[in-house]
Amino acid sequence: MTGYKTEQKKELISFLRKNSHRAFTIDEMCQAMNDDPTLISPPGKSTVYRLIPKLLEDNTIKQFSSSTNRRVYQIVAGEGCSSHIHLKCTKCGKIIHTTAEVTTTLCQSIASSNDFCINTGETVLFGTCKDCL
Amino acid sequence: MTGYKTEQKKELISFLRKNSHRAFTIDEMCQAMNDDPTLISPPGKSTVYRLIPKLLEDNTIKQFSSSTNRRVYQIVAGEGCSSHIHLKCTKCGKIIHTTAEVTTTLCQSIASSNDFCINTGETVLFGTCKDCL
DNA sequence: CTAGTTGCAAAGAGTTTGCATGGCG
DNA sequence: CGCCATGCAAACTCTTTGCAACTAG
Repeated sequence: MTGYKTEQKKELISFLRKNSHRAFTIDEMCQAMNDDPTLISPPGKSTVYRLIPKLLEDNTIKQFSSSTNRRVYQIVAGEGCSSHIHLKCTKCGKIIHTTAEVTTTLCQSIASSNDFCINTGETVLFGTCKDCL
Repeated sequence: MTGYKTEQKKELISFLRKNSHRAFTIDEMCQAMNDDPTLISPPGKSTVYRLIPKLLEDNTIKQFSSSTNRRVYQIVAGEGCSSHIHLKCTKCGKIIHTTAEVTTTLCQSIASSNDFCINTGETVLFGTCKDCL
């Protein structure tokens, strides 16, 4: 249990999934995992630094800027949902996955008016969710 | 001419406006301005670091991440255009300002399907423009 | 004179990397 | 055995801050 290869990656993703409502700096992730007694071998900081780029690349997580201009990361992938736009509530941090129909409508209307092809994987819309309104 | 108060802020904005097609790191801005013989007193790095947060706050510029995960900044405001969504082409770096109608349509369709109110000022959609397609 | 801007250099954060260790196939 | 993941600590880069000089009003 004390060091299965790739165990740390699973723990990181598991941690982010459990806390999918908010975004963390890398320091915060490491501290939180260290403070969690249920984790046998929490990943070290450099491991997290090495994992983040991979998770960003395959769109498992997204990167934002905190109010103090720190880089924070939040999980956005879960199910097998491949192509959709994310809505992020700037008040509570919740991330909503748009439905396919809306995405399609949006892409079409933007595309026709601006000759622009949206990459849904990269896109996040900021705003306020219904709970915070 | 050698140090009118607030002169450096004007030069920074002027520089970004002249190069509005691409995004720069803070270092790149400083170097480029230093290398420009037409500038009498280019701003120092710490001045730029102090100006950036203000420009971000009033939505004059937007912050992105470069492919190497460096913070880069690009001007997005120009005219008196207040509320609209930006489209950023990930190939050429061009930033397109959507028309009001599209923005309205988009906000409505997202709002009705997801109970979500989009903050147009903060939002950037990533994709590919017609020239790069 | 007062309030606000600027540059420099030092301090403080955040990020990357080399090296040694250990697991898995 | 070879390859890759990992942790530690050192190296490095990026960002913020204190201070003194200076400008506009």
